Amino acid sequence: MGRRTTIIDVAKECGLSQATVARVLNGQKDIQVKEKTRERVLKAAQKVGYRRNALAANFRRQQTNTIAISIADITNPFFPELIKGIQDKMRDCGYSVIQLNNEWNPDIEQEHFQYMVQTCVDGAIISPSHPMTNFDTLETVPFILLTNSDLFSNYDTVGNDSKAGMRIALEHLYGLGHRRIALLVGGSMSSGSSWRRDLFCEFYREKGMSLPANMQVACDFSVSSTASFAQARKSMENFLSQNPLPTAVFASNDILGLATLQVANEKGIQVPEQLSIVGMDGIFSGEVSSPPLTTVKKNRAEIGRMAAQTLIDKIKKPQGWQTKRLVLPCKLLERGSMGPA
Amino acid sequence: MGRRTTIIDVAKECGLSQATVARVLNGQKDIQVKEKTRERVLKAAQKVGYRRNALAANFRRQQTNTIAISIADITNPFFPELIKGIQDKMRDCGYSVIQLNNEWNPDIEQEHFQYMVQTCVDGAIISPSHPMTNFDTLETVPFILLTNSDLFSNYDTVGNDSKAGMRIALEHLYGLGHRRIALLVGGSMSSGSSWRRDLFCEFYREKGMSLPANMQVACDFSVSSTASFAQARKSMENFLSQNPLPTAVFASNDILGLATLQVANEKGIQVPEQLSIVGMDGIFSGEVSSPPLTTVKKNRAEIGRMAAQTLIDKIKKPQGWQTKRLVLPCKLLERGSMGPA
DNA sequence: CCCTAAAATGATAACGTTATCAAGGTTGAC
DNA sequence: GTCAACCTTGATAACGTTATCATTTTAGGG
Repeated sequence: MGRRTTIIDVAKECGLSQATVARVLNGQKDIQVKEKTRERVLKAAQKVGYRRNALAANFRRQQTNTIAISIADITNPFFPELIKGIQDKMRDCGYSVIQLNNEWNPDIEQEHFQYMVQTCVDGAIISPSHPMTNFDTLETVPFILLTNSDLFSNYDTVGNDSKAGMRIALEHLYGLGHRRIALLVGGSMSSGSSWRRDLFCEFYREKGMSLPANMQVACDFSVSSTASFAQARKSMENFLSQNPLPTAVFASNDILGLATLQVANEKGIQVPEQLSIVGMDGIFSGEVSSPPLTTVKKNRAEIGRMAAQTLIDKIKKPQGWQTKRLVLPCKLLERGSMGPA
Repeated sequence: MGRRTTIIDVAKECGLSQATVARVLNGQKDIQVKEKTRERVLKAAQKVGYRRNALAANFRRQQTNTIAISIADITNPFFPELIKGIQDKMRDCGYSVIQLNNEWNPDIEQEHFQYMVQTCVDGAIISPSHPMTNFDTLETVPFILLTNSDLFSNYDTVGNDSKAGMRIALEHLYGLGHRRIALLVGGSMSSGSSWRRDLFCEFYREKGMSLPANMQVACDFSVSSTASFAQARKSMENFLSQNPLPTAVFASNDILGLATLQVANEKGIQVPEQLSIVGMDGIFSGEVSSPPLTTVKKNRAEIGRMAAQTLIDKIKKPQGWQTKRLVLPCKLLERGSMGPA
C-alpha cells in the first residue's frame, strides 16, 4: 500500500516531465501546452488515479483559497442569510469559508484573528464584536468589516444604511399620525445603541415635539435569540404597563420588536390598532407572528455578496487599494403591525 | 522585508538545532526538552518574531485540523444551532469547521465530497441531501451522518428519535381527546416523509380508528424558509377550508406548523380552541407566534456536539472502529397551540 | 533551407515543517 | 569506574507541489 499517487507517478506513466504534468493538471488558465500532451497527461492521470494534494499546493503557494468570517453568533437569525450570501459568492470564486463565532466576546474574537493569521486564510469578513475591536492582530490578512458605523470609517466596510432605515420608519410612523413613538434598543452588545438614541432625539426635535419621558427602553441583548427575546419581554412587560402608552414602538431589531408584539398580544393591546410596532432586519420569525411584523428590511444576502466581492477585489489587488465604504439601502417592509395612530 | 522568519532563524538565534526548536514551539505534549532550553527557544522565538507556518505543518503532517459540515441550507432555521453545537465541540478539540450548503442538490453535494477529499479535511459531518446519497466519493475521509433514518443504518449516525417524537405528539393529542388528527409533511426533499405517513396510518390503526379522507397534506419544502412557508400556507389555505376540519394537526416541522397557525389565525379558526397544532424541531420562530407553537423539540446543539465528539473519536481511532448509531430523544415542548379537543 | 522568435517542455530548487534515527549526556546501580 | 538505560539534542530526509530558468521544439519569413 503505501504512497499516494503524485504528479511524478503521472509523469512516469505518460513519459512527460513533472513540470508539464503540473501545468496540465493544476495550472492556471494561461496554459501553454499542446492539446495532444494535455490528453496524454489527462489519460495517464486517470489511469494511475491521481488526486491533487491541495495541502502541498497550498503550502507551496502560501495561500489557502479560504476566507474566514467572524461574527457574534450563527444562531442569531440575522446572520445565516448574510453568511449564505458570502458563501455563495465565495464559492463562485473558488474560495471556501470558515465561520467563527465570538459570542460577543472580544477575547475570543482576538483568538480568532490570531487563528486567521496562523492558518493563512486569504482574507476575512468581520462583524466587529464591539466598537473598539483592535484589528492589528490580523497583521497582513486583508479584511472587510460588516458595519456602517462611523466608528470604523478608516476601514473597508459594507453595511446597510441603518440610520436612513430608522429615519424612514420614524417618518412613516409620523406620517401615520403617531406622536408618541417609543424607541427600543439592544444593550451594550450591539455596536451602536447611541446613534440610535441620538437620531431618535433629533427626530423629535426636528418635528418640534418634546420627547415624553419613558420613551426609550434598553434591553440586554444576549448571546442567544431566545435569551434576548426573554430579556426583551421582561422589559416590555414593564414598559407596556405605563400610562399613557405610546402609540408606536420602533424596535432596533426584530427580536425586540417581536417581544414587544407578543407582550402586547398577551396584555390585550391591539396591534396595530392601539399600538404600532416596527422592527428592523426582516428575519423570518417576523413573518410568522400575528400580525406579521412590519420591519425595516436589510437585504442580508446582498450584503454578504457585496462583502465577499469587495474582499476578493482587495485580495487580488494588494497594491494601491483605496478604502471602500459600501452602503446599501434598507427598505420598509410593511406587514401587519403598523397602522394609523 | 523578504523571507518570513522560520524555525531555522530561531535555531540560529538561540544556537540550538532546528529539531529542538520545533519540539518546543510546535511539539505535542509529550515534550522531551529541558526547561532551560525551552526558555532559550521561547525567548529567541519572541525576539525574531517567529510565527508558525500552519500551511507547512499541515502539509508535512497531511492533516488540516479542519472538518467539514455538509448540510442543505444554513438559512433553514433548523441548522444554525446544530452547527453551533458542532463548532463549539470542535473548537474545544482544536478543529476548525468549514460549512457547505448543498441546497438539497445531490450534484452539489457530490462536488462538496470531492472538495473534502481534495482539501484533506480530517473528517466530515453530513446531513444527507437525499436518501440515496452516495458516499463513495469521500474515499477515506471519516464521516458521520446526521440522521436517524433506517436507510443509513450501515453508517455512523447521530440523530433524534423522530419516530418516537412523532408518536409522543400523536399520543398526547389522542390523550387530549383528538380523534381527527391531520398530518402535514414536507415534500420530496426531507429525507423521509414516507415513514411519517406509515407511522401516522399505523397510529390510527392501533387506536382502532379509521383514517378519515384528506387527513394527509404534503407541501413542497423548498430551499428557503420563506419559500417553504409560502408553499405551506398555500396548501393549508386549501386544507383548512374543508369541512369538517380536523381538530388537530401534526406538522412534521415547525415551518409547516407555523404556516398552519398563521392561516388558521387569518381564517378566524381559534387555536387551540378549535384547532390544535403541534410542530416539530423547536425553532425560535415558534416562540414568537401567537399562540406560541407547541412542538416536539430536538436538542440541536446537543446533536451537534455528539456528532462532533463521535467524529473526533472516529478520527482518532482509525483501526477497529465499530459503527455507532446514536439516538437522542425528542421531547414535547408545550407552548400554546395545543389544547383539549 | 537557414535563422529567429515564440511556443512548448524539461530539470530542479525551493517552500517550512515534522519524523526518524543517530549521537551525545546524564543518572544510578553494581 | 563501568555499563546500561534513559533523557536530550542534532542532523537530515522527506512531504508534493509550484516557480524559475534552461533547453528543446515548432512556426514562419526570407
